[in-house]
Amino acid sequence: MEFQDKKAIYLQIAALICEKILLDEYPPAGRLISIRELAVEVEVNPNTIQRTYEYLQQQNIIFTQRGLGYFVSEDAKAKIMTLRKEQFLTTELPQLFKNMYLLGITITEIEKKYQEYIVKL
Amino acid sequence: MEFQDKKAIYLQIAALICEKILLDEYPPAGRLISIRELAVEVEVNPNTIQRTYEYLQQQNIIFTQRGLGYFVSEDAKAKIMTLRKEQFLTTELPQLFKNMYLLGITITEIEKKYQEYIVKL
Amino acid sequence: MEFQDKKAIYLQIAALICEKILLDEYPPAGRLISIRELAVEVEVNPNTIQRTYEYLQQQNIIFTQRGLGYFVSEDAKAKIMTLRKEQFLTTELPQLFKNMYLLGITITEIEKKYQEYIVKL
Amino acid sequence: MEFQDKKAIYLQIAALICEKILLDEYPPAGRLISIRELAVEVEVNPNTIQRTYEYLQQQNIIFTQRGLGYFVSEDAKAKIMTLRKEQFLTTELPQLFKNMYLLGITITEIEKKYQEYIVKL
DNA sequence: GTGGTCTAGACCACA
DNA sequence: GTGGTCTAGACCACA
Repeated sequence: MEFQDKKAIYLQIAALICEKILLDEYPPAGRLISIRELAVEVEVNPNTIQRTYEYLQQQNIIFTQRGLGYFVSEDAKAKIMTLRKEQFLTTELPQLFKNMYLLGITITEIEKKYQEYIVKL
Repeated sequence: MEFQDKKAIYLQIAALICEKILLDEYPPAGRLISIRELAVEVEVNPNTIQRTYEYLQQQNIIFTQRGLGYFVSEDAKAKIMTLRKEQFLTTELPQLFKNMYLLGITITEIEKKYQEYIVKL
Repeated sequence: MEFQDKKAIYLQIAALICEKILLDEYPPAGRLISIRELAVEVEVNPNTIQRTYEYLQQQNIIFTQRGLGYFVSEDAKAKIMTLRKEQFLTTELPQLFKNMYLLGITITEIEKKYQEYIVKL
Repeated sequence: MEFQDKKAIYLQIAALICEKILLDEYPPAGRLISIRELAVEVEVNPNTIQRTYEYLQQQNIIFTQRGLGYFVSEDAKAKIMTLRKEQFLTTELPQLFKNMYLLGITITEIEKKYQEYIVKL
């Protein structure tokens, strides 16, 4: 798998997992693929996956069971949405507005592009 | 001056300068404050400012004249807007749409917040 | 290692690396020796090597992979040759011709010397 | 007047003067335009011209007469040609050959371009 | 281990 | 005065 250069790989992988949880691909209480398997799959050092799982666990999005592996928390979706919404409101939105203002982009243009985006899904 | 922890200081300073250029506070062909002076002003090491200026020069936003200092390029605003627009279209907008979709935020809500944002300016 | 005084050391090292790439000593996708190791080898400060690598990366001749090191780009040779050719045509050749004219040197003399140069390789 | 960024301005001006001497525009024993006048003409700080004249004087290409100004030496042309030839043979030519070799440029191509160059003069 | 950033301080050429 | 380069050394995130 290809990763961006600018963001830490372990965080990029964490984001991918969160997205799958939000899209119900990983159901609550479901078991996550093992660190080694995932490491092979995305072609990354197992240490990096270890770090991803640790990071998600720290946020109570996933949890460990000794000898069994990592599992999705019951309230994982809620947790992720809360975190994302906060991130969205405090940093992304202000940044968006500043750029719209400076670059002279109207809300109508954004809406149009959004319709196109929705259709493609 | 206080800086965020996540982004390199030299890049944060570069962003500040770009914003001032966009807002016409630094006119084309205008001389930038010297490396040493700016270093004192924002309380960082001169090397850090040096790096900021080098970075902006590399993007043809500013240029140097031997022994005289750094100056704003004639087409600095255009350069910055082009770079920003590209960044906006390729990374911010897709990210925005993904979040709107996953978090269930409507364009109407965005618009409302934008009106509030505009009023405050 | 000994360096000339007139050109910045970090640029001299960059030129050396480019030459090795052109001569296939550093194959595409090959890993470059680490900053610290090269610093020891050529007896300069690691910061200077850092600068060399940054400079080459900025020209897309090499690229970085987090935590792993620097690698030669796939099209590194093409990139270097393009840059050199441009430099050659716009500055070296006119300079050569001006000198031939002013110093009264003929193309035949140049050719003779070139033959000698080729033989020595 | 416009100057390149990479080479010191005082040296660029020195080169221009040498060229004029070689082309007999400044005859031996002829008086050079005064520092202040030349400074105005090429839009440069008088200190810079001062440095140019000092540099040329140091190489016995020009000389001063108190209260009268700077004058072209009798053997200025010979001096310049000797210096240039040395520079040409020791640094330019090897550089040229290296580039011809690495970029795959033949002596025939050089010759062709030289004919074009000569015609334009 | 790897690179990235920053400070502190020095010396230089140049205008 | 101006910027450009370099050393020395530190701390950090990351794989």
